[in-house]
Amino acid sequence: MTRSPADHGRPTPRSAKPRPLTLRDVSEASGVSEMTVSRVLRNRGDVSEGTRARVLEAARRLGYVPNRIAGALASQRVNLIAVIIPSLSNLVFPEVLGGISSELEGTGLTPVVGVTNYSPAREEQVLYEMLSWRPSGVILAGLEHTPAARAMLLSAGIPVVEIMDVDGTGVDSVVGISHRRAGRQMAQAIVAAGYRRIGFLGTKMPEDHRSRKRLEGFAEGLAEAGLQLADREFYSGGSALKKGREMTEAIMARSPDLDFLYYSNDMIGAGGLLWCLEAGIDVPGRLGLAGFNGVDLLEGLPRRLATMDACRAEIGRRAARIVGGHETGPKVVELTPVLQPGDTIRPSA
Amino acid sequence: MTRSPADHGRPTPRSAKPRPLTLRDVSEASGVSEMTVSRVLRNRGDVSEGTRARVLEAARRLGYVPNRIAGALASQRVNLIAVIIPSLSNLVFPEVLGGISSELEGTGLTPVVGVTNYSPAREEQVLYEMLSWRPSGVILAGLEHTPAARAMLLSAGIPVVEIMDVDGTGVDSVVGISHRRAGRQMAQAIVAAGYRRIGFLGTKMPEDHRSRKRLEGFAEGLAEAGLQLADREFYSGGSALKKGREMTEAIMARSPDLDFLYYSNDMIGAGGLLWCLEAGIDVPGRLGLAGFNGVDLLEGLPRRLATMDACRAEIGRRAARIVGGHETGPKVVELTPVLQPGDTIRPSA
DNA sequence: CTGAAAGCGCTAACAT
DNA sequence: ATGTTAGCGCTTTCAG
Repeated sequence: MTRSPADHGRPTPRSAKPRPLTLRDVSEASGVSEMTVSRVLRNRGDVSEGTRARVLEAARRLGYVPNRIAGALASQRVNLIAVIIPSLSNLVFPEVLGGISSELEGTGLTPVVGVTNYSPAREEQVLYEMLSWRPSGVILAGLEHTPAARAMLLSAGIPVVEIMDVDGTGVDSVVGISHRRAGRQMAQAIVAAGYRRIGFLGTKMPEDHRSRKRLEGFAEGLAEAGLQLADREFYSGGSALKKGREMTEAIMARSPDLDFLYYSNDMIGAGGLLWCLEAGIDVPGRLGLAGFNGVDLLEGLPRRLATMDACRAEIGRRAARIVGGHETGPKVVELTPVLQPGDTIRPSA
Repeated sequence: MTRSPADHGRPTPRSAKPRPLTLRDVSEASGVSEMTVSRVLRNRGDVSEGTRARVLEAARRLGYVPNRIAGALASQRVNLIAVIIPSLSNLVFPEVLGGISSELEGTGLTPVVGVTNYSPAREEQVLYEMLSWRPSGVILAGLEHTPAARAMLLSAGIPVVEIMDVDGTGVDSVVGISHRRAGRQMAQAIVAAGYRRIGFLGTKMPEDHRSRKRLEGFAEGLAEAGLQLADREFYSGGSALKKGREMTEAIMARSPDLDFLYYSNDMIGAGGLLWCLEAGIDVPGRLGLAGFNGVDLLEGLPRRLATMDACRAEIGRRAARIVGGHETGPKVVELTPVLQPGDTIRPSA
């Protein structure tokens, strides 16, 4: 690429942009046909040690990086798994990703991540983008999607695994937990421990269906015992730990007779716990607390917050196994979260 | 695709795998040539309103999703930016990603993320994978790479932006802060506040060069005042908050006369802070504390840990701007982290 | 404003 | 064990 006179005023070009190398270059440099070079580079078919060595040497020397775009087009095969999640700052999703990656390791499949920020429209858009690269599978969070997104998933002709949640109807395979059941189970444990005036603190995100389902299940669990939520408080945005403090202070100021607070996630629960301890509130005697997720962070708190493990890494692993084509089992895999009472629920009466 | 007799024994196929639709299908359905359909779908060139409408209608009705693999091969253009980072569970990197995404929004470029787990070999491998998709730019963390990785970056013929760290020599553009300077600055602030017996607590990760550089700068800063580190403690893996507690307890048991603890990140610093408060230690009178990063989490703690903002989102935004081809400025952009004294350094004497 | 032809860089399928 | 041929589905280029 020669520089035109117009180039004069411009800053130095980022780099001389040489035409990227092709198989042909390696072929010429090694004196082996393109086809055989291709075979060597992909470890496919029988190639004699001699030619293999010559080809690899030439490829290395030239710094050849194969063009997968061409390869994928020719072979009609793409080693990519689209993974679509609501957020990366939630800590939960990186853990799921970890599970997916570890399981995909060595299968030749590579996860590619897209983030929706809990917006269904954005999810649709991200899905469209990713499908346009013709991945060999899709893993996405939740069962709620726009009609167009569902349609795309149905007609994509590839394995689809919806994760995190089993309360609803999936497109293809589903791996997750029942958040409704988790909420109910927590309610039962709380009631069994003798708490009666119970408040809920959570996010104000209409699109966080899992949090919503937990709350619904929780309310059902209370209803079974003839109880109902005594008060509730919602937030959005900001430092979750700080919000947890503020909300806890607010709800306790408004309803001082509450004897239990159920948080929609561990982070705000941790904030609430810190506030209670500072305020000199007897936890779990005077006031019980519980969160959800079972995040690592909890281990470092002054007291262990009661929580429920969401099986994050395991969900990722199972989903990866299914999308990779192994695992011929049922279409719906329901994992069972375990209640971790910690130190913030008093022992059952 | 008809089912062969061999299909009998297999579980129901995941889905009837229809040949994905092509431009030709849309062309036939709309009675418009492939070429014009292509133009409509890409908003390129002039197309009459009538044909445009007919094409869009047909595409929508069929559920056509373009094949970017073919498109990219034909146009020699890929709208992808490779982003390579060490970890997703660090909280720091999702924030950088946020900056990158927000800046790329609307430019037609899409970030694609690869994770190295702080392994140079893995980084090389991920880079190779990503370059094989011929992205139009690369953003990657740090200045330290394997020789092969450097070579690939140099010959890729695309913009390369190395982020987070400016202490060293980059391949192309660099956006970050000087961790060495950050460490030194913190040391100076601590010394100015009158602390003299200073300990360091950090990760045991040989490949975390930024943490290492901070420590080096910190030691230099102390040396300028005729001081040196009185003790140090390292960890790896596990819940950072908990590790912070444990390490703090350990180092204070071993060196009870320490009057300041410098942590390599806020998370372990927060753990240390919680431990100190519980242990009834006067912070910052008897013992001062400081971390690094300026994470959101700190806002919810009982006391605000002293820290230094690492300019994470800004780094992401600047890097994205450069890799996108805007910003013709200098090759190295050094951002300036700001010391946030919080409540854990006593006022300077 | 619309269409026809050529080919992007690679691999499947078939020779040899 | 190695080479040849014919596309993959799209976009570029040039012609109407």
